Amino acid sequence: MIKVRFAPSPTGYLHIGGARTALFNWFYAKSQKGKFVLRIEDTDQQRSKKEYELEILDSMQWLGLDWDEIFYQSKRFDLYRQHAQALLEKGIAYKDGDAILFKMPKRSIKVYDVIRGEIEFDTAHFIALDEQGKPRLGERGEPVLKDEVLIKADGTPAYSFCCVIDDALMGISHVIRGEDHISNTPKQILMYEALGFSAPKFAHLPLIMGEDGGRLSKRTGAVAVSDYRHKGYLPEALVNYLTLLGWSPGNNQEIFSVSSTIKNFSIKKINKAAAVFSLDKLKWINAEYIKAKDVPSLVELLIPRLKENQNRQEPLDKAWLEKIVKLYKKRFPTLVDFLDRTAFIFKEDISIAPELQETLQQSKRAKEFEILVTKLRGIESFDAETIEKDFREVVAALDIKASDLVHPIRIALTGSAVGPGLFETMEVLGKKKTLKRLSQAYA
RNA sequence: GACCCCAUCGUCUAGCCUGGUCAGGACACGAGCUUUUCAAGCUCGCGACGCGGGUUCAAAUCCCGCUGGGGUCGCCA
Repeated sequence: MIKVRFAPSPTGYLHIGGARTALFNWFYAKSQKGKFVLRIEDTDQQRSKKEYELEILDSMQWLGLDWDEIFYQSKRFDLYRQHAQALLEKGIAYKDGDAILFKMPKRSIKVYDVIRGEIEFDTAHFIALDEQGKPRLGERGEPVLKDEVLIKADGTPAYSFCCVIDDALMGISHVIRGEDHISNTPKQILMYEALGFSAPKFAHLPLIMGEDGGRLSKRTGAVAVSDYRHKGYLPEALVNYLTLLGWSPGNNQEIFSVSSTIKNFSIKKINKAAAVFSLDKLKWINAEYIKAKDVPSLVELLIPRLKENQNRQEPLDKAWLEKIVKLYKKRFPTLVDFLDRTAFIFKEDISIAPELQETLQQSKRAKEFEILVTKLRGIESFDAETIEKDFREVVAALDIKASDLVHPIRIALTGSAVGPGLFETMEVLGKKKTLKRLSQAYA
């Protein structure tokens, strides 16, 4: 049976790169009807934090990545020590103070990588360095091979060793991980052999890079999955984008569901080259998902954010919110953008940027605004249709173009020169705020 | 520096395995249409096989070299 694992270390938040590794493992498990194991690599007791672990689990759940089993390496220390002891007894490992080291044999190792094919290493290049970074020479003047730490001097097991034992004992069939682990692979294969385990298949994923071409980092933008969550990206959009970064269904399709990816997924189709993370494309995909989502669901997604933003506890009128969302649906790439663009509706008073204020004042429509206010005040049912009818009447009576009034009004009402249709905007803004802002425009 | 990986539009990619389609799509960008503005939508445009050698009737595709980029060289994971 196919069994894969994602093995994050709880020393930081779930990273975009880690999320994609998890995602590809998960897709492979699902596509092969196999199992997906989550293994928390918390052997470093100093750096591992419970809050990070919870955040990682939370982000995985948010992305929809469910696991069949979960393990904690911190609970398996005895197991690692037993195996180290066995290696000691077999003479393959040796003690160095309180630490146990694996004696590195001098030989070549072939790694078959499912994505890259055969990779050959020679441990003759795994040379120990001295404090100055120079090769350490043995008695006969030749470089000393670097032995691998199994158990550290403080008694805790080292990463490579735990990883090998766990993958073997948990029955992991495929190790799918980042390309940064390629050079760990030969050492681990040596350990599988020493322990008498058969090695799993390996697949090394290309790395994700920042827009500057370097490693994805905070400098280039948000790196934590939770950052994207807070910024109002939808999990399905992030999953879609991350999948597209290094994998493609091959039919020119860019927007695809999780279920179709599961159906078409294949490790062999994963790209070899590193990919640059593009926020523009993520935004576009997110906008596509928002446009495809039904209005009531979007409202449900938006309500907690609106409450938090407005600091209000009373229930919001859903029918009203649906009208607003409908109006803005094609105009907000993220949920936060929605909040920004519609803030003028929820706020009691708005501030107008100096340059727009100037535009407004220069249009000199005080008299027309007053006439319109009088006209609109008489409307009983303040809906777009009625507003437009009355507005057209006023414009006709004044013998001016509709646009002469539309533009200054939009600025006065919304604080912005751009936005959806004016009459719909007035309807969702409501009669009270509309009349108030129109009256105060030239005050 | 040593070892390893990689290389198609600015970016993500299809095509490469099994040589022969004007090298296809998407984001971004530019132009137009539509429109009270913006967005959305539609149409059009810009734009790539890193370089050099082979192999072949024919190379993005196979081979070699170079260059460039990335990764690893922790008692971190």
